[in-house]
Amino acid sequence: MVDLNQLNEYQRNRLEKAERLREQGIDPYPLRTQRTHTSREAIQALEEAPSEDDAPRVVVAGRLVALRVMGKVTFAHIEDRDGRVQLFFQLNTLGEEAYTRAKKLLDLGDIIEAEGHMFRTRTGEPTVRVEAWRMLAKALNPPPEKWHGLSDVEQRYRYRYVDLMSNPDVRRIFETRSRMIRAVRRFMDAHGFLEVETPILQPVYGGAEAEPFVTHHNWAKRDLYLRIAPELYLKRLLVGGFERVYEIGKNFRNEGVSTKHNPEHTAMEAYQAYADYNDMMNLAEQLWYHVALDVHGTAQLPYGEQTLDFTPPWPRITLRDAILERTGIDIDAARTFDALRDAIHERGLRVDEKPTWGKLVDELFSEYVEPHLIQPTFIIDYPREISPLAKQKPDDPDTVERFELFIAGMEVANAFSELNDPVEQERRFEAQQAHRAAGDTEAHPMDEDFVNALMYGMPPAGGIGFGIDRFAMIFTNQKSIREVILFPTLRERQEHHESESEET
RNA sequence: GGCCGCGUAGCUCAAUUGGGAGAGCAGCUGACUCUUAAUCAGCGGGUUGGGGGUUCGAGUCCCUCCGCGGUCACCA
Repeated sequence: MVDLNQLNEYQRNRLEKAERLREQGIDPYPLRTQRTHTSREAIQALEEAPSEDDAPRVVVAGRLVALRVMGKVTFAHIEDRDGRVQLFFQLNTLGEEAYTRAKKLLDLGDIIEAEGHMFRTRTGEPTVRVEAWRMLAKALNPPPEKWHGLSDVEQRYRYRYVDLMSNPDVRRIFETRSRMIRAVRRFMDAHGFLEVETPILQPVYGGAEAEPFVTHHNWAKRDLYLRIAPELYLKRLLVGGFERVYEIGKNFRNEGVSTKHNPEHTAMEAYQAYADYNDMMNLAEQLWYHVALDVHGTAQLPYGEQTLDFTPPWPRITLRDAILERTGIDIDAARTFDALRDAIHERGLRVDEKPTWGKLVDELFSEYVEPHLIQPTFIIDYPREISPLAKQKPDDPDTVERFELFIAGMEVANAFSELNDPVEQERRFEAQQAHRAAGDTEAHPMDEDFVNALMYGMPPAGGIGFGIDRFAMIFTNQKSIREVILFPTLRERQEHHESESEET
């Protein structure tokens, strides 16, 4: 509800102008327009015209982004999806009424339509000589400053629509993100993968280590979880007989925010029957190599000070070797929690205390190896106890066939040879329950139905999940995940009057 | 959640050791028939994020709350 008393000077002025249009019998928000050309098409039509005398007649529409009133002639620019085109309003051409209406009632930010023949101004700029114009949507809020745009980061995220209208670079980021996702789909479709959709509302969450959001289903009178991963449903589809499936969608993890984390993030997960984690590495290399070529026309992408090279093959280093190289600690020679902790202390390394050997390995890796993994690198073979859904290596049951992909110091994919032994899977779930009982709130819950599915037989398979937002960061050279999410999670802004003395 | 920083007009930003809240853009009025960050003349516009305190006096110092950014913890 618009409270007329709360409007500021700008809003009152503009509302007043809308009312004056109505008084003249003109709807400031008409139902439709008959645009014939975008800005680029209008300019192109002029360039293709055999002579100025044959200049095309066009109807263009867009947001008024520049306005220069010079007495009996007025220049303006409108912006549409293709760019900008100049409009030329002239008293002699438009007549007193239409010209004055433009001069008095147009404001920056208004959406308008203009009709006329194209011509070139004295400076050679292709321009619409306006013979008729119409308001399509009167803007009541003024746009940001014309030269600097909107730069306050909070306002850019909170009022993304203003950010998008005033900062073309921001629009370009999201166009690139969209092209990237389309390229991913093309690649997967071309390789025989079926795109599917699985539940976001889940009675039992799983497929990752994270705390879920809880919601409530009134009809069923029960709580449901927002998924933290689609993994267990996608593997049920392998049981059902689909051999190659993938899903692109949101996961929800009840965590804090950072430059690399948003509580809802977009993932792409893919599962391939009769494949293993080596096939998934090949898939990852080919996928992103082709997406890079598709989106940017090159496999070399600038990222900060670095240039990331997506040309396959990418290095494949065992977790053990990676840690050994960076810290001098051989985790194979320190297979117990105490032995590993002692080795860490001996070398004077600083890592946070963790409850188990596996978590300690993970911590050691995150602290000393991960930040150095700039070029695309596969880290392979992880501890079984932190990988409850991956299959053991035949010669080493404490290690599983799992890899994570790192680019620019970020984890961007997680994959394994999928565990398909129902009895072993149940044991892994039970071990997770022990972790949960010991206070690990991110331990994987028991999923009896998933075990039941495996009991029908799931083909040996490779599976992989990609962090799409992080790839979007890489593809658009952004340091914060919020720059590649249209509406990142923010706190709700409180009205000051309400909660003055309630805070304690 | 911890630590550091920031919050001033619609937007972009100033304001000396604590001393009369300012500029540009935008807006309003007027001039101007080829401008393009148009130009020129004049005018208006503020809960300095909210609340409290110290002081003769607070945008500035202190406390507290809110929001945002960075960083740490966790993760794709």
